[in-house]
Amino acid sequence: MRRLPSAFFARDAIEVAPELLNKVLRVGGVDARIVEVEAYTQDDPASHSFRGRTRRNEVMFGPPGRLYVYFVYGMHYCVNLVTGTVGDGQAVLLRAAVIDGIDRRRTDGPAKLARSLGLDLAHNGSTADVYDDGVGPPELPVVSNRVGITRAADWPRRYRLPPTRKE
DNA sequence: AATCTGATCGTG
DNA sequence: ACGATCAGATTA
Repeated sequence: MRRLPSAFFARDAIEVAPELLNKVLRVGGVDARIVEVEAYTQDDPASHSFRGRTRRNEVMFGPPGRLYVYFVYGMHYCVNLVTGTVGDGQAVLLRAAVIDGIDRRRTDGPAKLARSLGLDLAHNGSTADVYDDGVGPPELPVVSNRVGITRAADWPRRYRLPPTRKE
């Protein structure tokens, strides 16, 4: 299990996002294998950073490799990994993961995943522990448009593991 | 100051 | 299809 250096995250979110597939996020001793992500860059009208730096999104503009956690819909938290260089507001939203011993249906959405990992605003801005356990990202990730947003929903910035094929 | 909207989810 | 539930953004 090699811990990813911050240099891994110091690149464009669109470059980092597909490579995060099959990486392992460790929080509080729990390992979550990332299987679906979404890239948010500053030029994206749907990104929190689109209209510049605010109190809420300032972590997105900070150093890469940290957690950006935000509160939405009055009841949910979502978790991102900050990418790019300092001053560049971007991040990769974690949409789904696989955690040993936890039902898949509890980790197959951004808010559900955050809840399963026990992440909330107290973790916003903290350093992320992400590992490469040797599996590596898929050669051909499934890239598709986004769901649950109104602005620029058709931008192909959602990345998932391809469906597993049987022999 | 008032209103709108949302990177969601569970229920109906 | 909709309500929950609230903070940030937008408009005035």
